This record gives sequence, structure tokens and C-alpha cells, in this order.
Amino acid sequence: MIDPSADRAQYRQIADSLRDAIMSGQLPDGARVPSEEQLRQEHGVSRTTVRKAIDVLKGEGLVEVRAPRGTFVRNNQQPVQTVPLRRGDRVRARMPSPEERREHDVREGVPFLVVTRADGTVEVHPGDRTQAQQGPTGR
Amino acid sequence: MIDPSADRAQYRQIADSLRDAIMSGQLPDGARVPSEEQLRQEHGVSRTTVRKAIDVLKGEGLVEVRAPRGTFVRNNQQPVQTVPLRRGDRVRARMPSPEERREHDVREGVPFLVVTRADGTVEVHPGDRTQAQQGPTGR
Amino acid sequence: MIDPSADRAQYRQIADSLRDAIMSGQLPDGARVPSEEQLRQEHGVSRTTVRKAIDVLKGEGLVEVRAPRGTFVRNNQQPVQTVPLRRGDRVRARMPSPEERREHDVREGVPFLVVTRADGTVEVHPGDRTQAQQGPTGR
Amino acid sequence: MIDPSADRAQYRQIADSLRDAIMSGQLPDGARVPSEEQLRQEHGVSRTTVRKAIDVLKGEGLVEVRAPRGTFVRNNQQPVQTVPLRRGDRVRARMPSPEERREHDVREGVPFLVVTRADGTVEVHPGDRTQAQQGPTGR
DNA sequence: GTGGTCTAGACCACG
DNA sequence: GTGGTCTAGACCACA
Repeated sequence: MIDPSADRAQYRQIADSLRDAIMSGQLPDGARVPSEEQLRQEHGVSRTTVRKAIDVLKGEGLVEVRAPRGTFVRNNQQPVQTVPLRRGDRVRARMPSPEERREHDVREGVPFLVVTRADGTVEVHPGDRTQAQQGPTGR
Repeated sequence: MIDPSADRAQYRQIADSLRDAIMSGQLPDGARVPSEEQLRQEHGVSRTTVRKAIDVLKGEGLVEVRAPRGTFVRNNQQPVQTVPLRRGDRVRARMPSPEERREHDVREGVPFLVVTRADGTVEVHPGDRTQAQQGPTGR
Repeated sequence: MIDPSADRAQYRQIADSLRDAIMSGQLPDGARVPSEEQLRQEHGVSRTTVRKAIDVLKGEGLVEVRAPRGTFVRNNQQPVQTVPLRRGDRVRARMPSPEERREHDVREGVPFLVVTRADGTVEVHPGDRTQAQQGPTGR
Repeated sequence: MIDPSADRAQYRQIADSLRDAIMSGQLPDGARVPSEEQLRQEHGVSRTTVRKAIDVLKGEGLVEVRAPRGTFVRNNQQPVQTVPLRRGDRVRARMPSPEERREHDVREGVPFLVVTRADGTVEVHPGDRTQAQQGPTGR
């Protein structure tokens, strides 16, 4: 239950509750998250508060909004693409800019995997479907 | 200038404007971002709209809010920590949950660098100060 | 062309386009307005949006819906009826209530011409076929 | 009460109910009309239906929407402006185009009072604050 | 003052 | 009925 007097902001409590449901599998991959109106009534808060909770989960890459269909648990698919690493390559993670998100077709809340090759060239890959790995012959 | 008509939501336009200022160095690392009230007056919008713009930049890891001091351009410091990779290790990127953020002391908008070792153990590292590198003798 | 971004709501843009066609005579009095389905495809919007555009034009008295025949440009016929004014008479314009619309057989989007005689009696006349005129011998 | 099975569309029934309240003075000039959400709950319909009812009243010039404050009964103020009529002048009523509404600063649902002078010149006046009258010396 | 949170309401586009 | 955007204003905690 949401406690309006608690230390934790109500929108965070609602986000916590939804996150638990997702993590526990109660809301499985692809499932529909209750509508803003349902959540509003359920927790007795304003729609704005509900939306902030959803924003939190978007920022964590846990849900995906498909207007005007609804909000859905993101398919946390396994990496389907493997980028081979070679000696001296470095790997980092950072958030993309909106422009980069468009270019690489990644959704909000999805970080980039950035590979800087030993020769200085830089590659960015969508973090939700890419893994980097020392190639079979990697050495 | 902000165009209240236009394809792009006003809060996104304001975020674009601030992002440009940061990227161009006009607002250097550590600089104070204008206060919500200043931005509100400058662009002729409501405070709510300004806050959404700031939220966007937080989500991109570009700024950091230090209430009640103000909002500041994040120090996009270089990685100070390097995690060695060995043959068979895999690297991914994803957003942390709030709990993980607390544990590893990372701020909003900062992704995790996740290293899955060849033996199956998993390590997570803050994306804003860690890089993974295949060791010089990588093998 | 309809611009889904833009200051102006799409349904208003479609209404503008049809209004222009009517005003320019491209769609003459009595002509059939393209069907909702045709407009929907032409502008790439939902039928709801098309219907809102038609609603705007109904409110302006420019078109008339004759289900299930179609929607037609209203005959902006010249006033066929002239109400004589005498000294002290006052004339106003206002929208009728639905009941008054029924009584006087006027369609949606047609205002009333209200004549208050010098002796206090009030007459209402359909605005689309009535004009008031001070008699040539006006007195 | 609203009767979903009645001949009359529910949104018209709701509009009727509000119109009665306005006409009877139960909702006096300038009063706040219940919010869409209140009306929705009161009548057990969807918000869309409520909005259509409000649209009807806007079209009749009975209410005025002032976002984001609410919807209010229009001040059906008495005419404050009197246009003198001279011999041979004709008066008509029609709805303005949006452009004309902007120019003359009139709200949705307010018709125009159109005066065609004997010499052929045409004047338009906002119907909610203008009356035409044979001038004192009119003859 | 600063940001943090919340409310109640509005308009829009799509189905 | 769903989400997207926006408004105007409120109270709070912090320093």
C-alpha cells in the first residue's frame, strides 16, 4: 500500500510496487501494465503522480509505452548480437542522446554499449540487444 | 527559441536548448544550470514544463540535481577505473534499479556496465567511471 | 497539406482546408463534401479527427450533414425573407436552443436574428434566410 | 436522469440537463460548470460523452471553456454597444469564420450581426455584445 | 531562494 | 478509454 506520509515519495512507492510485480514475474514480459486511470484509483493519487511513477520505470528500461494502446512490460530479450573484442579494446556504458536514439532505433531507458577499438575508432551499440565478447580467436 | 506550436513538445525543445549549451561547452562541466524559475521566465512556460525538460537531461546523465543548491552539469569525468577482461567474458549495459543505484552509489541516468565472467559470475560497475578492457596480454 | 506537428490541431487544419475549398467556390453551394472515409485516407488521420473537422464546419454553418446521404455545402442562399424594422426596434443575434431550432426548423450552426420591437415584443427569425431592414419609409 | 436506452443520445440528454440548469439560473452567469470528471461520474458515462455534451453548449454560446481553469457559464451580458441603423440598412446574422473570430475577439458559439449599409458597405459586429437600433434621429 | 512533490483540470490524437 | 502535453498553483524541506 501507498503511504502518503511515508518518507518515500508516493510516485516512488508506486514505481516500487510495479517494479516488484515485474521483477517477480507477476507482470511477465509483454504484459500490459494497468492504465494510468486504474493506477490512479487504486492508489488514490492524481494522474500526474501515476505518470511520474511510469516515468521512473521508463527510465529504468522496464516498461515501454505504446500510445494509445497502453503501457507494457518490456521484453527483456537476451542479447541477440555479439560484438567481438580484440586486444586493447575498451568498453564503456553511457546513455544516448535523443539523436543517437533515433539513429540506432533504441527506446528510452536503454543505454549504449560503447566500444573504443585499440586504434581509436569508436562504436556504439544498443545496450538491450548487444553484448561484447572476446571473440573465439580473440587474443 | 521555443515554438509552442511545432512537432516537438516544448519541454523537449527546452531540453534540446540546454543540451546544446552543454555539448558546445557553453555550459561547461560543473556549471550551474539556470534555475527553474529563470528557465520558466526565459521560455514563457510553466514550471512543470521546465521540470520535465530537466528530467530529460537527468535521464541522459547530462545534469545532476543537488537540491537545494541547484542543478549542475555533470562532470563527465573520464573512466578512472578499468576492469580487466579475460577470454570468454561478456559485457553488457543496462540501467540499474534504484536499489542497485544505492548500493553502488550511482546517480540517476547512469547505466551499469555488466561483466559476465566466463565462469558465470556477474559483476556490475557504474557506467560513468568504469571501463572494461581486454588486458594487454588478453587471453 | 496536414502537418501533424504544428500549432494547429490536425482537425482544425482539415477544417481550414475544407473551408478554403468552400469559400473559394471549389466546393460550390450544395456540393457533396468528400466522405469521412475519403478525408481520412487523404489526410492520413483517424476518422475521429475527420469528424471533429466536420463538427467545426457545422458550427460555422458552412456544411450540413444529411445522414445517410452525406455531408453537403450549405446553400448560403440569399435572404428570402425581409423583416421590416420600425423606429425603436432593436436587432440582435444569438444561437438558438435545440428546442428553438426545432420550432423554427433551423439547422445546427445557424444563428437567430432577434428583433425586439419598440413595444417590447420579441421575434426570432432564422439567420440563414432572414434579413431585417429599415423600411424605405422607415419610421 | 440520463437514460441510456432513450431515443435521445446520452450526450444530448446531458447537454439538456446542463442547459436547463443554466436557463433556470441554477447555474448563474459566470458559474463554474462541474468538471468533466464530475459529470462523468454523476451520469455514469465516458468522458468522451461528457465532452460532446459540453461541445453542444459551446456551440450554443452558453458556456465558455477556460483551460486549465474549467468551464464556465458565459456571461450573457446585455448588449453594451448599439449600432445605429439608417434608412435602407439591412441586418443579418451568421456565424464567423475562425479568422473573423480572432479579428473581432469573439468566442466560439457567438454569431455575428452583419449590417449592410444602404450604400453597400458591410459591417460585422460580435453578436454577444452588440445590438442594432434605429438611431434617435433615424428615419 | 532552490528543488521535490502533489493536485485538479484542460486539450490533443488515436481507436 | 488510452497515453501525451501543458497550465496554474499548492505545500514542503533545505540551507
